[in-house]
Amino acid sequence: MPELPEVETVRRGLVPRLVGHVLTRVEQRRPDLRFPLPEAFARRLTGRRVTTIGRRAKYLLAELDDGNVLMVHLGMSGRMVLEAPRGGAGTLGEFYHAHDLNGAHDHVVLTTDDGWTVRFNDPRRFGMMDLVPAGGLAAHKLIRGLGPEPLDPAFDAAALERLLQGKKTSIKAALMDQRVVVGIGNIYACEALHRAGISPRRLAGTVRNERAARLVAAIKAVLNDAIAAGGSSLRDYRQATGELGYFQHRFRVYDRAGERCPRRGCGGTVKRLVQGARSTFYCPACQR
DNA sequence: CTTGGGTCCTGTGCGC
DNA sequence: TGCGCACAGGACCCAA
Repeated sequence: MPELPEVETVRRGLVPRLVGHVLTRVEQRRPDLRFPLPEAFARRLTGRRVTTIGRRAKYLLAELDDGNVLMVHLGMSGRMVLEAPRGGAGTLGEFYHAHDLNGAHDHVVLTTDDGWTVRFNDPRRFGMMDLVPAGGLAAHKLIRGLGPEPLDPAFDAAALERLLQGKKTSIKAALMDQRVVVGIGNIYACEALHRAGISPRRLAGTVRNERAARLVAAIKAVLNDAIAAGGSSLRDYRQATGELGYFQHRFRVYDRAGERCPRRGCGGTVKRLVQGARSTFYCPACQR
């Protein structure tokens, strides 16, 4: 799925088209995504003005003028796709083709007062949407219990060390645990660990001192680099504008099993291993 | 409490 | 070409 850099890129793409605009038409094409959509979902959204679009972890949070927040999670395959008003600018079929989309998976389609549409397309349907009062967000089942934002200055070596203290699981699994730190998924966990020179199998609780400092720096660097590149486009992911991110070309280890380790002077070979049913890519020679 | 495994769903790419 | 299987960017839920 979209990890933090992809969700943040989507957020930035949606802001100019949605913030300040009224949702004049809301089409809900199925009763549920990963979870059932809330009662009267489309009716409660229709006529509302979007005031801000924020992000917490991998959740997009669109605040509305009635005090509610539209929560969106993209799951593994979810996309938010912007489409300009049609003015003889081609057929819908051509639009789908150009965006490598299948309209069969457009589950929610929003139209704004200036004629733009945003379609939530999600073949695997691991994504979710909910509508919650702004004041109740912190207590929301899926928000409550989330760890710190990795790009927050408060997330530093001391904070990470504290979060990992006593953890018996692998550092790779801990980084992907949203209760420890949010926004990091399989790709960026692998990439951050490589940059930090830490083995994905290392016990989380043993990441301390200099290692914790290196890991925090690596996490922030890789996430910032990926955001600057518009995220990583593998199969499904695109920016809301339809553009492809290009950070996938900068992966140092992810999906590069058998290739030479890119670290200067290392000379090792990238290996794949399976942890918790997820592929991990790392260099056994320079990650300890 | 923590930890690991199964699970939801569809699409794609690979080996045969 | 076709078929079956492994695997895919997430994270909830439950058993141990």
